Amino acid sequence: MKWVKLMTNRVRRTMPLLPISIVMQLTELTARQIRYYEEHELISPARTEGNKRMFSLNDVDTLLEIKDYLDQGLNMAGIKKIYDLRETPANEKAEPKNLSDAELRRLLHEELKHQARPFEKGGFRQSDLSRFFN
Amino acid sequence: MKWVKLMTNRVRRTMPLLPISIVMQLTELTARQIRYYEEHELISPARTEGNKRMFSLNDVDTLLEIKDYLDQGLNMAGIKKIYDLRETPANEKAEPKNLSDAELRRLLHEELKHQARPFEKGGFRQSDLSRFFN
DNA sequence: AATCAATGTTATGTTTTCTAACACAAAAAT
DNA sequence: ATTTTTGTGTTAGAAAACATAACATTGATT
Repeated sequence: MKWVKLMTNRVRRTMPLLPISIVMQLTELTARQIRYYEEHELISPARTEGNKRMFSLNDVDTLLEIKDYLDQGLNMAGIKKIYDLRETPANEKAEPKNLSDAELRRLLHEELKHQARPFEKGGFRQSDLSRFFN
Repeated sequence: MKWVKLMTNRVRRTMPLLPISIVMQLTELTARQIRYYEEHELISPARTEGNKRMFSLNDVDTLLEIKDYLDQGLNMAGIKKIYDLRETPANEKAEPKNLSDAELRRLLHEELKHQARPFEKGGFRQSDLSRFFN
């Protein structure tokens, strides 16, 4: 029975449970947007035998984050980079082989340009489904 | 922000999120069975605008319980009664107007007949989704 | 033997989702 | 100042998922 407790956390958040319609409601994104983000490999929802997307709670969290980053002026490339870095094991983080310095500088510059933003919309930081699911 | 914390528990378990296909996997019931149980008012899944059933985590829990009760030899009426009693506020529980004594005795008798059962199948008590979703 | 309860199966229609293409406004690059 | 690129909207056509309803089957009850 140990595996139950052990897997519980991972399972419950990675299990593909939600159809796109529900994810749309949960995130207030359009299907078009969600598919576009998948196209850019920001998420990788599972597929049914019939090829319908099925999303996990993790996917929803990620989508909320993406929304947030976009609000902050990041673009696909920037967000992707963030997730790439985040997933990179800390030990080989010192070896960014396939990204030129120029590229990196360019991305950072881009982000900074948008740093100065109007005023906060809601004052209410959205970006984690845990508001609903503990 | 208080409502967030306060509603969290109810929301996360009553929110209609899952299509029937997923519920089938989660419960190992057929669509036919699930619809049959709904027909007998053991569950009341929400509906989309287009009339598709959408289930909550609570619904899934209930279905797992139903499965368990059926295994134990109860029938629809018995299970229904159990849920009716469960939902009845304790104060008016002393007033079971619309059920005749004969009816009640009959139900209990039925349950008892099946009390002596072969041997436990899995030795692993199924009947709460919390194994997966805490 | 006849009935009933729970489930399987099949037929037919509707809703949801898919991909792909074209459109478009705003931002970025030239 | 144009031209390109980005992110998203919209539409069309096809396929998958789901709905209801009817009839079939099987094991238990009467």
